[in-house]
Amino acid sequence: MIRIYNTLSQQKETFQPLESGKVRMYVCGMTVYDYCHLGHARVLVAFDVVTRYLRHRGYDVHYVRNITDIDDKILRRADENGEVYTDLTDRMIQAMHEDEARLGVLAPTEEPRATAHIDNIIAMIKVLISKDHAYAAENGDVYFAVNSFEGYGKLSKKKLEDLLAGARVDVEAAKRSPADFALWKSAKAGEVSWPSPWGDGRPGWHIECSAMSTCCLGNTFDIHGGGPDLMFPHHENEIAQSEAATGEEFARTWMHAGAIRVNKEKMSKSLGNFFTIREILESYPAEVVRYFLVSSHYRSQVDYSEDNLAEAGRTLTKLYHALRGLVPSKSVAETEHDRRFAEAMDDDFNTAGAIAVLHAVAAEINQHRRDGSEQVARDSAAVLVRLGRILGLLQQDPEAFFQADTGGDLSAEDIEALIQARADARKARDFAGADRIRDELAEKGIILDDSREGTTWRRG
RNA sequence: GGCGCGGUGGCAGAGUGGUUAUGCAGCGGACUGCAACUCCGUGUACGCCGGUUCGAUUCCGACCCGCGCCUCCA
Repeated sequence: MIRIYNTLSQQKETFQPLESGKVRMYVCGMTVYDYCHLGHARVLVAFDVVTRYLRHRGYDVHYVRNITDIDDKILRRADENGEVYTDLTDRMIQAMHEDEARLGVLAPTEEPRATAHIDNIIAMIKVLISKDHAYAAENGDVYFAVNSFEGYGKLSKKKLEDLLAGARVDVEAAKRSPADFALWKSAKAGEVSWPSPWGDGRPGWHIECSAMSTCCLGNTFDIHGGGPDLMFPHHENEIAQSEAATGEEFARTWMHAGAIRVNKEKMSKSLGNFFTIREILESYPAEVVRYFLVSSHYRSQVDYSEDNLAEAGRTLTKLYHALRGLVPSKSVAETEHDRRFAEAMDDDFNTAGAIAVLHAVAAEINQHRRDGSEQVARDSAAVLVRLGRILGLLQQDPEAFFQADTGGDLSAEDIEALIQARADARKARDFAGADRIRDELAEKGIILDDSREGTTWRRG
């Protein structure tokens, strides 16, 4: 029995998909005008883990994550760059796919693009107008009439009058109410546009998600996810549009990831303190970044700092050490560890609790190896790799993890040669000479591990 | 101002009405030529004040502090 925290009800609920054995999930993806940052990585990894676990539990997961490839920010950026906006979006989409792959994020089942769904968007707007939930204004824009939808605010727990009192909403003369939002934006001369019954223009931000999600998954689906700052207004507006248009319940469970902070300050575009994924991957192995993200609960706020990443690196290194030089058994029956792992994950995807199980398995492997029970250790190793896969961790060959080229000035061959020289010195009981070589390597970030079978090395 | 979330040992981070989270770091020991790795051992942790209870870090209430959203942002 899986329990998931639902933002709508503000509590954990037993997960019961609409159709037995199937899960339909939609997650708001990227607006592709810039490289993905750590906040995107968090959402990507969080829902990747959700997908992997649900599949592990036997569900057929239909995971849809959209790409917003038309929007004001995209047009502005393309204009600044002096390029056609599709060149910008093509480039950013490719970069996003590279970043995802490096972080071990599996591709979603479907990745619809807004520009490929203009017809659906227009159709939905037509329905909304016909049901008096939307109106075409004199300036050529079409707005959603917030007052026409009774449940407005049910996700973010906001009251319409409070929103209006806030008065930070754009005062746009053409709107009937300041809280109304654009479904269709009329194009200014020379802007990219699509023809519509209300004149040439482009879709508003929120409507594309309503159109794409219901198109790919049906009027009602199981899970809708996204970043923490999308809850309002984006998700609130999606609910209003979709339920007003279809007259049916939209997403049943709403999941929101926690925010990323940088040195105790919120990471955001406006503060300018954001790190792109590729920037971070210059300093840390991708799997370490993933481990860092997965080591705390997806809903909690995490603080990105050098100390925290370094600690994640040390911890992951320890897990890989347990696997080093060991060939996992082919197939191993379910163990108590699997049961405890599932127990943690069943409880709203408690990855921190699940990782504690990984450490227990690693300790068991090390104990068996010490006892010389190689076969039992191999069985445990199989369990560790099996559980790690559900979190998207520990799937590399340990040596590949330890020796990944991080741009140091020593090649693997150089290192092997020095290790041989040190072995010779040790054999001749020239320990001072041997230690000199080890120190020299240590200065370049190479750590040696001696064992009965010989010496292995890693980049530390 | 409105709405929401949170305060756990040196740090990171789960969880629970009464017996171990886990990891990193530290300390002691084993192993080692010495280290590293690993193993064994090691820490009167639950913001403050009341209440409920035989018993609360865990439930309830007040308070203090931090954070997020309310505007484009994952």
